[in-house]
Amino acid sequence: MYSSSNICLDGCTTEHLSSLQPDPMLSNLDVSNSGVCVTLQQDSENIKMLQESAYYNSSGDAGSVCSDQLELNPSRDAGHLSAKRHPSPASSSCGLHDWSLNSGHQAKRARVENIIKGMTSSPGMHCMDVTTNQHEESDGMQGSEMIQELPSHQERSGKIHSQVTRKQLEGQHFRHLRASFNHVDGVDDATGGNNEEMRPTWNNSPDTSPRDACTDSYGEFESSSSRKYQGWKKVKLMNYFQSKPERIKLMADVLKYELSRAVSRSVDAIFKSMPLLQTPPNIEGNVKTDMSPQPPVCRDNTLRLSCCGNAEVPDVQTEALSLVVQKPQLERAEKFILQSRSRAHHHPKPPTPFSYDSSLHEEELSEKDHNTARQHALRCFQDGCSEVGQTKFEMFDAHWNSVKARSKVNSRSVRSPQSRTVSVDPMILQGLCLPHVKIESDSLVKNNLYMLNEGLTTNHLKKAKLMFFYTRYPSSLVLKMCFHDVQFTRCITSQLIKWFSNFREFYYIQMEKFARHALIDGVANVRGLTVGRESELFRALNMHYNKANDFQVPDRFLEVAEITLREFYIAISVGKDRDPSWKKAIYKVICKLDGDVPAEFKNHPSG
DNA sequence: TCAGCCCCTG
DNA sequence: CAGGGGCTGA
Repeated sequence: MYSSSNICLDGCTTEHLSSLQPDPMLSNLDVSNSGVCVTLQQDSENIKMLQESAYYNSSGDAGSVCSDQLELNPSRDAGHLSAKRHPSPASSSCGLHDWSLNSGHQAKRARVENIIKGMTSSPGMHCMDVTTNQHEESDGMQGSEMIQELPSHQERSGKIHSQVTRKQLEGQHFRHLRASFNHVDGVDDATGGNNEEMRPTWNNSPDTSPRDACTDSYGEFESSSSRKYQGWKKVKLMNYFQSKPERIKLMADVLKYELSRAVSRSVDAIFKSMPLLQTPPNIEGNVKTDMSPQPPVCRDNTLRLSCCGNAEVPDVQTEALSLVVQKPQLERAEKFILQSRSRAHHHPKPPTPFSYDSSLHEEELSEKDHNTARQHALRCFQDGCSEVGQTKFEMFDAHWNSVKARSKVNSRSVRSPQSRTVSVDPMILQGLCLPHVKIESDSLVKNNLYMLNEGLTTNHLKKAKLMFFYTRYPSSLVLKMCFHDVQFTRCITSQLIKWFSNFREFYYIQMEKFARHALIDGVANVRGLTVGRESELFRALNMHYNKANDFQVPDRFLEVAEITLREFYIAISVGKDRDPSWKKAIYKVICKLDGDVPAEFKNHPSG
């Protein structure tokens, strides 16, 4: 819900929040630098929203402001420069009405505006275009927030690094980033409150902040806070960044490298966490070590990261997420789990009849979005998202890979070994039928969830469809026999039953449709109604249940279809369809026509 | 009471 | 295809 603010305010300290306070100076901001200051023009509502979200977020852990959020959206609600702002509990705790501090913020803001502008004009800063759909109302404010947030760190880093020469700075970029990456977990751990002291530890160390790394380059310009030099500094800073695109590029390269490493580690961690790929005693240990950041951190991270990359993701994220009610938390958590399996067992798809044509496409799309989002996250980091460190990138990656997994509906052409040994992942179960169950981040739970994460896949669905050619009303026993590779729970059973219910629905709809067509077409005799393999009705059914047409539909099904069609025809022709429950009689007839499912369905796993 | 089913909706 | 509401029979 506050994912947007989780991103943009990530790391926004209470001090930064205080900068949201009424600031008459805002209206006097130098707007001569085209389009920079407009982001500061917010309506009071946006400000309020952001304050609130900042408040909620800051109570969790502090993160960094992501430049992603600094959308330079020039036209939003201009004319609200002097918008009134409502103090929030958080902001009040950090000197909300400290006007002198505000002046300082205003001055800093003005400086950073130019910095940001310089950065946006450099290649690879596309994240400046980030606009999240759900945050459009406040992203302008986020930009402002960004602008306000940066200077304080900038100031620190400037002081810290003012003695470092430029050459050293250049050389230290990589080291800084690396150190900060390695430091991030600790940062997350340490940030749980609103206090400045609880902020990421890079505040205390000049060498552990990516932001520092990003800002120390111009930290030398920050040695003086005197506003009379602001104009000069603005120009100089802009020139600095604009004349040093190679620095940006360097940072980008470094970050790319680090991101790759983070991804690799993430994969390793996932593998380690897979219960069946390791000896039992190691499971929990590995999980605790690699997979279970503190619950709140974990949740926040995923949220934040998804927000970071949210701009170009909505297509995926807004995709119909069936069975999941609490999208933000549950879905992501599920994805994270799914992703682990997805990665670990992402076998190349054999030309199995059980594969869906659309799967690859979806995967490619997701991959695209993923890459784009990752780039955004990367740039966000580059822009100073210091807290978006390794862990978060892992989560981010996990999130996105799990989006892929999700988009494939757990489809795996080849079932992984553990699929038979264990049951349904409670994550899936939660997705299936327990959407309101809160997911615990406890590693053991997670692990168990993972272990059980072998629910129904697209291959199961495919198999069920083929089974429909034999039985329209399979009993639970038959289902259990045919899906013996799934641990049956009430949810799984219900799911399978629901599938067959849906199959029947489609089946009967087709029957009714064709029966009515036959009547309209003037078919006088029910004997004239036949269902052959060339018939349109059969093609429609076959397309639905046997899309790949790689399954030899039994003749018996044709017979049943023909009987059904005739039943509908007769019922409609005699006007039984006026009775609301006229189909029930037909259902009763068809129900008795079920045949045995071939042994192959019972012997082979669904995958 | 609950599983199972149908129907409707998205 | 899923979710949910309503109905029904055990």
